[in-house]
Amino acid sequence: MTKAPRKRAAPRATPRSGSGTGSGTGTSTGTSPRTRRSEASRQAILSAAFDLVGEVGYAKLSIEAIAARAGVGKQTIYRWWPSKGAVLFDAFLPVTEGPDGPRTEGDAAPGALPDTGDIEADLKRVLRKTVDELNDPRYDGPMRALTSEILHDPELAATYTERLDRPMKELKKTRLRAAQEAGQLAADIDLDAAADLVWGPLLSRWLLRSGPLTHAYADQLVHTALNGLRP
Amino acid sequence: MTKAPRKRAAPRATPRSGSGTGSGTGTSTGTSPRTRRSEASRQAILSAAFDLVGEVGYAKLSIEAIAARAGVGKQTIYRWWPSKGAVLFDAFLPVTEGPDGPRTEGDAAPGALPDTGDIEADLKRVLRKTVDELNDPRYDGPMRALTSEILHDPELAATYTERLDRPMKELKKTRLRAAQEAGQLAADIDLDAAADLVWGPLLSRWLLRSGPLTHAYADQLVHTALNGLRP
Amino acid sequence: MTKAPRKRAAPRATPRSGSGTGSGTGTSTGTSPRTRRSEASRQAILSAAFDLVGEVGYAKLSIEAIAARAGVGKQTIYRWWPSKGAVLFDAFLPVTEGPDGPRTEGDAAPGALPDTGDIEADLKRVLRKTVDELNDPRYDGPMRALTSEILHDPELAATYTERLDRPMKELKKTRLRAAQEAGQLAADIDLDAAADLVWGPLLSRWLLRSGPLTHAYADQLVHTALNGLRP
Amino acid sequence: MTKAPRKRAAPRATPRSGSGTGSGTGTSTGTSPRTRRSEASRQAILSAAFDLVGEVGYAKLSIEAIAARAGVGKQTIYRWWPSKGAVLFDAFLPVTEGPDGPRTEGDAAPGALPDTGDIEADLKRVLRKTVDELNDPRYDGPMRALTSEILHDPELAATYTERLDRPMKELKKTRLRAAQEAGQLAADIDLDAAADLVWGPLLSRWLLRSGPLTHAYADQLVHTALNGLRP
DNA sequence: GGATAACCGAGACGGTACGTCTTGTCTTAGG
DNA sequence: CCTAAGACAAGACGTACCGTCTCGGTTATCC
Repeated sequence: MTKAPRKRAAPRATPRSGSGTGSGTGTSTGTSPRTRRSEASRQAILSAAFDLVGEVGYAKLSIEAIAARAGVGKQTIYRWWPSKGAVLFDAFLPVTEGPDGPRTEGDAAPGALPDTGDIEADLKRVLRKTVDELNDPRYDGPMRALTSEILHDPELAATYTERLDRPMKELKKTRLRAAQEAGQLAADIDLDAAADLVWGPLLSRWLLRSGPLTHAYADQLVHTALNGLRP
Repeated sequence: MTKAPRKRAAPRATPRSGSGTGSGTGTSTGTSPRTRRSEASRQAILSAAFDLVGEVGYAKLSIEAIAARAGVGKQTIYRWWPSKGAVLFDAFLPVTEGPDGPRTEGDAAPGALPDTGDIEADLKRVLRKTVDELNDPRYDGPMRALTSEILHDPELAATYTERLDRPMKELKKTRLRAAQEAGQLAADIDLDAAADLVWGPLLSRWLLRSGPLTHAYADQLVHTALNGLRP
Repeated sequence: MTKAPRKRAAPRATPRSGSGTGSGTGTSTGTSPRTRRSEASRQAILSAAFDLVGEVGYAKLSIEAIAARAGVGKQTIYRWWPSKGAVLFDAFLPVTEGPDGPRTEGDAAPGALPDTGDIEADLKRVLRKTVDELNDPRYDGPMRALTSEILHDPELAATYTERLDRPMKELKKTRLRAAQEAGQLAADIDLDAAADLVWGPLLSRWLLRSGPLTHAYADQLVHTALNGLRP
Repeated sequence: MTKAPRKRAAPRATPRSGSGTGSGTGTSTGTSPRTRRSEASRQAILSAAFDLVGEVGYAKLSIEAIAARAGVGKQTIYRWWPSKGAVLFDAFLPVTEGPDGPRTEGDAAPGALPDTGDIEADLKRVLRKTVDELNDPRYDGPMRALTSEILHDPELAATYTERLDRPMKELKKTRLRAAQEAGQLAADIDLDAAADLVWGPLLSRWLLRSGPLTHAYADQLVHTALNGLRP
């Protein structure tokens, strides 16, 4: 009868924060005691999860399969992650923000969106890139899996928003603010709404497959968003 | 031993048809008196599925539970629907287009969107209504469930697009076209992109919970979409 | 919901007894209404049942499979037979008593066991023949199937005893009686027990596979039974 | 809710061993103390199986019911036994050879058949006892169930022969040999055939219900077997 | 010769059980 | 005390059959 759910947000642990319980031994020999979590196992799990979700899809992804593929006991997964979605989420991090920074939804660097001074051109460039990524099965599968989990798990959604979506949006808003300051965008618009206006339709179309995701569509979207629907 | 997946697409009536088809929604074309499918069972299954998905969520929804709740053998479900998602889809039809026509995503009648002559006011009214619906747990739960299934099942996505999304979009485009002809919208804009521009951001925000869904947001969205981002 | 069991002994139907339900009309015109049972279906069912039990064994034999193989509706089976065992039983009759009389357990003709005047030789001959039959997969499978059913169904057991076992035993006793009258057997022995003594061990060994069924064993059995265990 | 029997029961076998082996009955070969099989579950399953087969009969006995009654997951049964018959077989062992030795088919002790010096009297006594047991519904049901399974499963039959039938037969032969040495039986008879001659007819009659199982019949059988059919 | 009634094939129905799979917890050994 | 391994209770999966219950569609007597 599946006892207590024991919810936890996507956990971190590992050396970087010393979050865990493991101070224990105390007889500090000069070397930090750190946690006893096995980084090798963690990596193996994350990588197995990421591979598997691409191979069999999210629905057929099982914790058992991840454990088996990673050569790890199931408990080692349950010990550190509260849900399949949380594992997946962590598995995606190296992909999206990886060792070399954020990488998804259309920018090339850990840093800012491109700024050539021409906001329309820049947005088109970024959206085209996003379109390409969303059309790439290598990203499409896992991303759908993550999105699916987010759909059902508000807590995970919050983490996602905080950890991935908000930083991304900040980058977008930074570029839009620059355009605004350059007089290319109206001074009174809300940048949040503006970013939504540009990326929202793309995301919807991708998720629901309500139409083809093409460069032409990206261009059209940018154009229409910039100029508005009025004459 | 659950062997091969045995995929099949299209057809109509008769057992094991494509995903969203089993119902026929009463559009009796005078067709052959085929099939002795029990309408009572069909209704019971659909209604049980709809209720349950609201109670326990999609992930915990089981065919067994639907069958039990509906007082029906499991086989009667498997006989007529290929997947949980297909059942759910049919279960939603009565809600969204029901006996008295489409009902979701912001219009009051089987018919058109409101047209007072003021496109901005009308769109705001419609989007506010949509916002209310998406905030209503009565719709939020099942809709997320369906969306989740659509996310992973391109075939179901196609059915959804065809049966629900496209008709809805036609209504939206009809209203926009009227506005266009009244000179309230630019003559050269693509109505598809226009509709996406207005509803896409709302949908994204709802799905990913990337921000609060309020009337204010609806108003802002409409305003920004109409006037564009440029000065 | 498995309603009422509605027990019936192995049915016969067809003109001879008018066993079925068909009396109905009651306006007896003097002429018997008879049944309208399809003899073709009956034969097809019996033959399908016999074939199938040999192919898949008794445990995996299903009424549905019989009906499908026979090209017959399930109801046609349920209408005329109360159980799988009953079908099987009828299916065996043509084999064992067939159009040309009883045939099992070691006699060559509808009639009597061989009588050359030498009871020991005759019994050995008959038992060797029985051994051959029991070793023949063509008989072994179906016979085990029938026996299994008899094991669990006292009513079927009674029918079996009455219809197959008793006639057979009469033949055996007839031969033994002849030997008794010829002075080859003691005058005071009970012929029933005598028949059991000879055939019982063979049957047990066959059913439980407690040892090899060979001609040598048959010979030994006859010899020991005739001479007894005492010095 | 089998809480905390954290006993360390003597280890047993490994998963999915041969049919009748799960018990091991302590014939430890010095092998590694492998497997952490739960002895409590094993006992609960065996006892539930034995009870249920007596209550509902073999045909209606289901693994699910056994699991439910035993408070055990189905997999725990499938993990350790290959078939319903194998479970039943193990369930019978405690009855027939139990903690205090073999007990079935007519002897009172783990040890030998009674030996008063009078072989006829002793055999009659033993057979009468067997008759009583076979007439006792407490044994009749389960035994028929086991026999039925043996009928169809040669492998189980082999196990049965090896584990139950052969030891029993040895006891019988031991008593017969004693009689032979005492000059009460002929020196040249085969003891195997002799044992078959005495017990075989009884077994046949019981299985096929071809006649009443009475003390008189037991006596008659012994008498006829001893003295033979000849004058 | 038309009515009528039982039989027939077909197969949907509410169910039970199957044997497999996965979940999340718990136990055992080893480092 | 973490780990790999894996047994365990629980229960859903999708399939196979059960025995019952309509459906139309033949027959095949009866009036």
